[in-house]
Amino acid sequence: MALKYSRQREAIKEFLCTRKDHPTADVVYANVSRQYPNISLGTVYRNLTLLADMGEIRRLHLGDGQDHFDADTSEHYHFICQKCGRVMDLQMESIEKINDLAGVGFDGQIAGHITYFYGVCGECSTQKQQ
Amino acid sequence: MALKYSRQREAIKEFLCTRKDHPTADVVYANVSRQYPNISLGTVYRNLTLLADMGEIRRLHLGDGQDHFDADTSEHYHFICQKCGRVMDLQMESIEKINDLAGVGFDGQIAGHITYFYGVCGECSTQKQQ
DNA sequence: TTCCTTGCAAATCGTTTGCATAATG
DNA sequence: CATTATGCAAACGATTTGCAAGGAA
Repeated sequence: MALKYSRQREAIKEFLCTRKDHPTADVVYANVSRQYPNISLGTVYRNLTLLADMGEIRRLHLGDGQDHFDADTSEHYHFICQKCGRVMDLQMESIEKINDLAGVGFDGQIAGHITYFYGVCGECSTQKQQ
Repeated sequence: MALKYSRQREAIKEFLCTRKDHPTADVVYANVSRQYPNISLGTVYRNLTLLADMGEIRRLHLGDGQDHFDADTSEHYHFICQKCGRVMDLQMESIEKINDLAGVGFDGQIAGHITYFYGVCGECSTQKQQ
């Protein structure tokens, strides 16, 4: 169960840190493949899962069928553009208090929430529709 | 493109209306199978998708790998118990205003949000741990 | 040398789809 | 009769896993 160093895991983590667009596993694979042409998709998945379990990265279930990964583990929210599919970070004040609102009259413990916002991003909304 | 009646679709919708625990497709299948032993899983999926597209039911992506379905299409929030996996409704005041908070300083249009809460449900938290 | 990690391929799991047949309008 | 819906099985896409070989401690 002790963790051993692996250059592949290192490269995956490093790649994720360079990106703020929350790539999917296959995007990670495509990019890390340039540095390690023999790396396998299985290894990418294994390490993404490992890193997420260790809390070094965050795994996002956005409901689009693929998981997205984010090297930024600080508390923040995401926005998904319904036109281009882009996933972007939001800088917004904390909405932690919605946990309390959810707890009112609820017979159980609210530990947290998952929230993401959707709509049309700035770039897409200034585009002429084709 | 015109919709024709189907007893299977009717049964699926009716079954969903009797449940407030947000069943998955295979649970729907297992139950409707009792009434229509020959119904196929494909038909269940097709009709769940159809009903969701028509807005008669709601499809929930909760990040647990399976989609859940809810006949209650009114605006409300869900709670997922991290111990037993149960999905329950929350009666809480609207938190629509988080859309505005998200929009502050954001260069795009926030159309809405998806939020669900997690924690330990009342039943699980009063249970002695095994 | 121990045991974690890899690459590869096969397996899983949830969901979708093609097709010939059955049911609806 | 025209067309939609069904059952069945095969296809799919994302992710996981078994295994023998490679690499780190």
